[in-house]
Amino acid sequence: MTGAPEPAAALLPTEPNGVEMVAKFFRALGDPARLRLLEFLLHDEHTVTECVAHVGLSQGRVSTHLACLADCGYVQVRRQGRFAHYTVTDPRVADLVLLARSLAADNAAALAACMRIIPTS
Amino acid sequence: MTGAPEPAAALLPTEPNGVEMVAKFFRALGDPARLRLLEFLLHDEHTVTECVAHVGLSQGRVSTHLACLADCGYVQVRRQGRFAHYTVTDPRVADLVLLARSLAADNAAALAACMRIIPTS
DNA sequence: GGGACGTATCCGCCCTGGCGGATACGACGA
DNA sequence: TCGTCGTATCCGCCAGGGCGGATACGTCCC
Repeated sequence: MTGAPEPAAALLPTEPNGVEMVAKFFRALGDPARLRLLEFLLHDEHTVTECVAHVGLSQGRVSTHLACLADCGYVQVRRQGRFAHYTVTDPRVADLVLLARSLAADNAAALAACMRIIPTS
Repeated sequence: MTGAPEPAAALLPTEPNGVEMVAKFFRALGDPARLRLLEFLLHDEHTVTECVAHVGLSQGRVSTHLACLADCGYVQVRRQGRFAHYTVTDPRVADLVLLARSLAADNAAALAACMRIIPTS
């Protein structure tokens, strides 16, 4: 497959390599906890502790989830003293979620019946 | 579904329950193989065998992935004799992928560095 | 009718990654 | 300066789920 000297590509997400990056990107939203957090931050800015209260997970877990969302570019952090405020700033994130909701809603039945990807909890 | 009154709610993915459904929906695209298949079918209609040739996986695996994508409403099947032709018909699917690519591209560096979700091998 | 072909499903194997609890690290307030 | 609070990271534990290979099922050609 790699017979060529590999020019300067491998950066464009359209590239074969990009597929794996985009998949990783989607996977970040493939977890109920992270998605719940993202939607929570979609409305307002919140600290880690507030997020812990919102979803019912351990502080450590929530912190990791938030860091993950930040790494993927879904949310931004604003450090203030010993607090960390997370928010969604890119409007495209909301678009993505809305579009997904729209599609998911139209296939709710089949989606719920799909056993090939874990029976929703 | 259950014959109950079922007002008008329970359909909106905004509901707490909806979150898990949407997460499941996203998770379907969180696998490189499935995402590659989806993008392949985004352009044209293809049979399972053609898909097997495109991604390098076993026939059984590809068949399962396609069934999964179909269950989630991303692709449709057209049975013709002993062949199964898969395609993407809903234009929103392309929108979703493009939007994700756009966001992923803008965070390529951070995304690639994110170790909290598997280093895309 | 029999064999070849195209799909779908099943079955272990094994690694990804989510979870809680413990712990480390700063930043405040007394 | 010390104790407390808010975050981040580390560590086993365990189940979700992707993989290939075998196998079952249905269709088409000879």
